[in-house]
Amino acid sequence: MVNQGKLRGPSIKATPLWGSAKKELAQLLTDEERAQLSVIASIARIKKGARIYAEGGDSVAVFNIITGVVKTYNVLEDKSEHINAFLFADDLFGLTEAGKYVNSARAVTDVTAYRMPTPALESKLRRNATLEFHVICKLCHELREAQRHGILLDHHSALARIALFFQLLEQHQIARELATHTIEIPMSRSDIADYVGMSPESVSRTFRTLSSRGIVSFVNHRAVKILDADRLDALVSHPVEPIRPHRRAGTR
Amino acid sequence: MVNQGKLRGPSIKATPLWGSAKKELAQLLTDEERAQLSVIASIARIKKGARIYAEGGDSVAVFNIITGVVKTYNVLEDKSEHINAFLFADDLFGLTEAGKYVNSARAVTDVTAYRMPTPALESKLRRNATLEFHVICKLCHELREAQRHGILLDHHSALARIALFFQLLEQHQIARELATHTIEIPMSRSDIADYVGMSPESVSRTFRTLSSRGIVSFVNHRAVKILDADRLDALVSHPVEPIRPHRRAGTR
DNA sequence: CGGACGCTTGATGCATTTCAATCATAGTGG
DNA sequence: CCACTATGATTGAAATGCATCAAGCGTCCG
Repeated sequence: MVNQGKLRGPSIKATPLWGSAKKELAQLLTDEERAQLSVIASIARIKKGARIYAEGGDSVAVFNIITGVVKTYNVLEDKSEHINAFLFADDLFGLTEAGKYVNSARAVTDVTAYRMPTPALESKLRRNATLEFHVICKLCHELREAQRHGILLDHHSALARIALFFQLLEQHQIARELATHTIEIPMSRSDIADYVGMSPESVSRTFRTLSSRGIVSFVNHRAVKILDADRLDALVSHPVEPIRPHRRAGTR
Repeated sequence: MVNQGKLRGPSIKATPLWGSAKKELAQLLTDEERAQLSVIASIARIKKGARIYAEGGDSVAVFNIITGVVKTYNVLEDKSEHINAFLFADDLFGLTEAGKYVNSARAVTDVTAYRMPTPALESKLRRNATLEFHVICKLCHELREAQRHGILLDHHSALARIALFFQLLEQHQIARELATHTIEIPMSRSDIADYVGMSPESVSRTFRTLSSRGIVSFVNHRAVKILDADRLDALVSHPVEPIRPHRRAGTR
C-alpha cells in the first residue's frame, strides 16, 4: 500500500477537471502510459538541500516526485527568496519558458524522482493524445494551487496565513492517505517564511501564539497537532481572533 | 493588422515552452485549428461589470477573449474579493475543478469572447493531439503568470507592488503591439487593490507618490505615462526609494 | 564535545490599514 | 441639455501589527 505497487513508472495525481464530484486526488495515468514514460525516464536520487536546477538554465528535463519534498523558488532582485510552491509525491515540476527554467528547484528533504528529458517527453506528448490530456489535467491542478497560494499571500494577518498554510499541509497529507491529525512540517521556518511572505521571526511568533491559545500543539519542531480545527478556520476569515468576547461582533 | 484578419476563430497566444528564445507572444493555434474550434464556438458579448460565471457553478463553457478585459476572483470568507488574474485578448478562462468553476469571472470592460461548451471542447481535445498540445502551452503560460502574481504579492512595499503592477500592464500592451509609453488602466482602483493585496486608499496614495516623484505621470485616471523606467524598476528591488542618499547601501 | 546553524525571544520604528470626510466622475432622469 | 445622485477616488489623522535589529538558546552534525 505504501509503495502503491512497486514503482510502476511515473505517477501523476490531481483532482479531475470534469467527471467525479469528489475532490480527491486520482491517478491520471493509465498503467500503459506509466510504462511508456518509464522508457524515457531515469530515477534520480537527490540529497536534502541539493539544487536540482537553476532559474534561467536550459531546460533539459521534467521531474516527477516519487518520495520527498521539493521547493521551487525565485531569487528576487534584493537576494531574498520567494518560494512558488512545495511539491510532493506524484507532483510534476520543471516549468519552462522559451527553453529555460522559470524558477529554481531544490530538495527540501531527500528526494527520489523520475527524470524525463524534455525532448523525449515532448515527442511522446505529440504522439499520444490521451497522455497529453492527462498532463493538461495536472497543469490545471498546479494552476489552481498557484491561485490558492495567491489567496494565502493576500491575507494580511499572520495568523490567517499560517492557518492557511497548515490547512495546505494537511490537505497534502490527507490526499496521500496519511490521515492523522498530526501534520508533518518537512521544511524549515525560513522556507515557510519565504512561502507565506513573512519574516522567519513572525512565523515563529505566530506558531507560539497558536500554541499558547490551545489551537495547535507542537509535537516537536517538525510536527504539529491541530487541537481546535474550528478556531483555526475562524482565523482565516476574521481579522482578529475573538479572544476578547467583549468586542462588538457586528457584521464587520 | 489591428483586427489580425477579421475573426478567423478562437485565438490563443502565449510565450512558447520550447523553441524560440524570444519572449514574445506567439499564436499557438494553426488556421486549421481555429477553424475547427469555430465550429463549436459562439460569440458572446458581455457588458462591463456583468458576471460571466460564478465560483462553484457547474462548468458549462470555456471562454477565449477577443476584445476587452476580464477579471477572475474569489470571494473570501470575510466577503472581500481576491482577484486571481486579469485576462486580455487571446487569453483563455473558465478553469474547472470536478466540474465546477474554481472562481468567478466578471467583465472589467465591455467584452467580446468566444464561448466554447465544455463537453464539445473536451472531445475536440481528445481527438486532436496537436490542438491539445497548444492548450498545454497556454496553461503553462497562465501558470507562470499566477506565479508572477505570487511574487508581486510577496513584495511588502506598496511602491514595489504598484511598480510591478505597472510593468505587468505594460507587458500586456507591448505584447499586443500597442507599444506606447502610455499605459492604459482598464480596471478600477479597488480592482487594483484586490489584485495587489492592499487597500484602495494605499493604491491611491502610492499613485500620488509615484507621480509627485516624477516617476510616472497620469494622463487621466485611466492612463499613466512612465517617465523614468529605471527608477520604477529600482523600486522593485530596493526596500526604500533612495531619496535620502545618506543611507547605507550595504549588502544588507 | 564543539561549533554552526536554525530557531526563538525581546524591544523599537514605521508602513500600511482603518475610519472618516471630501471631492470627482459617470450615469440618470427631469 | 443640464442638474442630480450614486459610486468611486482622494486626502487626512490615528492606531495596529509586522519587519527589523539584536541577542540568547537549542539542536544537529561533524
